[in-house]
Amino acid sequence: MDRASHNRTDDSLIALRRILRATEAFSRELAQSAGVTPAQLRVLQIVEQRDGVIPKALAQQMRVGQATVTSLVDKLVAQGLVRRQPSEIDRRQTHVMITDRGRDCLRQAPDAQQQRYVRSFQSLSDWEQAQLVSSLERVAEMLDAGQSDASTVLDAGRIDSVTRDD
Amino acid sequence: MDRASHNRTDDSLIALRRILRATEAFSRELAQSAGVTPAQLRVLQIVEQRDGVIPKALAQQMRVGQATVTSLVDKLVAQGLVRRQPSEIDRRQTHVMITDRGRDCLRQAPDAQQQRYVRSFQSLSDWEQAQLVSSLERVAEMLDAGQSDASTVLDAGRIDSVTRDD
DNA sequence: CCAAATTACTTCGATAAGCGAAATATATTG
DNA sequence: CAATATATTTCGCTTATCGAAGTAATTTGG
Repeated sequence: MDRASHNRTDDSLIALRRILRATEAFSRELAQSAGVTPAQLRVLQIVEQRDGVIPKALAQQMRVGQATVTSLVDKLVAQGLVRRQPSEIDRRQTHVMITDRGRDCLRQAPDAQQQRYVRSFQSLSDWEQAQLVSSLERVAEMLDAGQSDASTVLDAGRIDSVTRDD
Repeated sequence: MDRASHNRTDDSLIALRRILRATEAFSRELAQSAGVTPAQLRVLQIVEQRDGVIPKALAQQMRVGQATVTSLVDKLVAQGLVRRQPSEIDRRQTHVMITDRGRDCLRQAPDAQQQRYVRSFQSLSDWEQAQLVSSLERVAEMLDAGQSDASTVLDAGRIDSVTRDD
């Protein structure tokens, strides 16, 4: 009866796990090649898109505590990739701004595996790509339905700059 | 020209990130509800399937160093979820065996989000499921092609016990 | 306009995962 | 048997993350 659906559920979970593992590994490589750790890179990416973002927003978007953000930003500051600037309007707030070095760091980072993946992906036919994207989005929805809290604010944050070449 | 493929690549990466985040979150919930951390849970799952597995194999399968495995196993032992048994044949080796408590722990764990996902998945039509699985597998392949080292040995390790009910 | 409550952030102290190098014990080989 | 190789653990260190307490600034109620 649902023999088929049964196995397929497992199959999908297994594929998901493979994706997970690969992505984790990639995340590390990526970060390492950029001289920052994965978590730091995430911060850097967000800061690039939303320059001047405040720690609270970072924490919500990343779904971690503010204490965590503080320590991540500390490290990026130490490397000169971002800087803190106290807000003029509300001085409890701090804006985190990306520096030129930070931008450089991002521009050179997204290679390694991501490139490999991007190449594979782009070698697919048009309809295959469309198919894949729609499947992935579907799965993403199924997975994160029901934990729509902070993520609604911002969602996945661009990962471009990999495919930007024009 | 590749305007379309361009955006779709980004889209696929974004979806991937969503999947990642959701899975991480799920992993935590799951683990928490089981009283173990995600990494510990992974060990426990592997040990259940390959009872008596040796640390080296665990390390390869999980793609972490043996030192890491040692510390994870230490914690599981401390909670009485697995035990170590020195090998009779090669006394350099240690077999890690799951205990009854360990099994209980696993049996009660896989709920939370996974169930939510499973439900969604199973509510899809047959061809949709097939489509999804094939897409996921494709992406997984694209991602982990080129890092075929340890993973070949074992691949994703069953995640059943969620869908097993017959 | 001040005291109290709220808010934003940082500091502090913990825990967990992870690594690499050194240490230990046991095989295996020549 | 000595030398080498292997399996695991121990040790010291880094990062990520948390929660609680602390600090500074804003908002609110009187």
